[in-house]
Amino acid sequence: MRRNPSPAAPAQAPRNRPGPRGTLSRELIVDAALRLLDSSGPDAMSIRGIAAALGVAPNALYTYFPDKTAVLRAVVDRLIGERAVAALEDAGRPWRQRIHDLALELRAGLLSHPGAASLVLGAPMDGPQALALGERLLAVLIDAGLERDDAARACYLLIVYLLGFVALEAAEVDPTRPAPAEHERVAARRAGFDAVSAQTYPHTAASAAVMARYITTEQFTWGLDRILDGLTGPDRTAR
Amino acid sequence: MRRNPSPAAPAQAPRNRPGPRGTLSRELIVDAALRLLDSSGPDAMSIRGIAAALGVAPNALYTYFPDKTAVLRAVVDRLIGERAVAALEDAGRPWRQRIHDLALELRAGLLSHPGAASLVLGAPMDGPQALALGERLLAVLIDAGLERDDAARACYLLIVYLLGFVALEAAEVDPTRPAPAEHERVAARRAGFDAVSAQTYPHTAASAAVMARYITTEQFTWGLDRILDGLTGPDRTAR
DNA sequence: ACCTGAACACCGTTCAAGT
DNA sequence: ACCTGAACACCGTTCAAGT
Repeated sequence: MRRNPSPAAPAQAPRNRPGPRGTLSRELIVDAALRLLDSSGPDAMSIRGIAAALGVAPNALYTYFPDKTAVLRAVVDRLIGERAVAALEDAGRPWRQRIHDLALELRAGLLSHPGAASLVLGAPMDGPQALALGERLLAVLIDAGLERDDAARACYLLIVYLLGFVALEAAEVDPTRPAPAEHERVAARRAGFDAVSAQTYPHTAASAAVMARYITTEQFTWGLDRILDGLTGPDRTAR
Repeated sequence: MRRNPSPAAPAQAPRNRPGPRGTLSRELIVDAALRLLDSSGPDAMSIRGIAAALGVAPNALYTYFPDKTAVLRAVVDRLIGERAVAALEDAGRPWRQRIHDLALELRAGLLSHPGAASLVLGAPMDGPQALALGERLLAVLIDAGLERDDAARACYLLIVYLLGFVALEAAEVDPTRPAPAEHERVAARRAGFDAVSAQTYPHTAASAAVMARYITTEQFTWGLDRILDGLTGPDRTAR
């Protein structure tokens, strides 16, 4: 432990975060958790591990979070807000494209932390970043001409699809090691589907080539387009 | 180290099992895990907990499963196969209705084990029951007139939606206690959305009533119908 | 092959205490 | 209010050994 540089006396600002030994904050804790997640996988994101990374006793975290699930939920909310929201801002472009951009950006952001993808569906989407995402997506859908109630329902439909897709996709990668290229993951899946019995699962065997490509951008956007078609009818605004 | 003397009574008599001391099997282990899950939540589904419930040493399970994640994956596959598949069999009915039945049945089955819902998206859908489900869903979609490749893509789209929806829905219930009625869960959500600031989230605040109902059968089937519309055009095949 | 006892290297959380 | 040391009640997994 080094000596305290004693920052210029706050004197009047008690609303800041000047704890007696203000070395910690919710932000710092989430930062450390995320670093641990990326370097060593979700199991490393333990209270004790985070505390050790911060050079602090494990129970110090309980000043900022009531329990471990609260830490995890803060990590998830950070992940949701990390990208994605900016993609919706460019209001000059067609709404379909804005939703595509959002979806692709959010997927890329979540897949860059594959260890956390299963956490995203494990807690309600009620963090501040999740709310902000919903708000903006809702605005785009209303822009697109949907009635308010339908827009709200469509918003959830899209979120469920997007997060569900990413969770299932991320379940296939080892969060501990650098992500393999798409074609490698597809090849691994292909080998798996080629091994299923054509007798007991004839349709599955016949579609092995397509199923191997379930975890691709192609499948992701195909599904997204079918959903958008279902919401507004086949694409009449572009293409 | 002291331990709690638990009066757990291992009451089972599978005498017909092969093996020198055939008191155990993969099936029995999954059974015990599921009982523990329902009675005490996902955290109770530990190797040591399952072993104790079976009246066996913890490491005995490693004869049947290589590690804990393998046990969890077997539990998930059991859950997927537990219901759902029968619903697709009645080939006399319109395909839309058969898919509806499947979806509702699968959702009901998974929600009856809320503690496991987040596990379902956490591992690839490659168990035998998952394969069987995919095979039959694929058959229905081909029946519906979709071309083979589109049917395979649609199959995944539907699975992702269905599992994603259930996972997010189940994240809102405490797996330890009996599930509250739908209107109670909606009321709790309603209170949450009423608390969001109408200044910072105007659309969200305006749609609070709809968003409170995200976790209902109504929203689930609405989303399902929009997806089916996107796959085949608005319902013209209801015959 | 199947199962046990013992041990290793961890967990989350609580409590009392110090500042 | 913020943080620590120590402890409690757990974990998953491995190893050597017994049957």
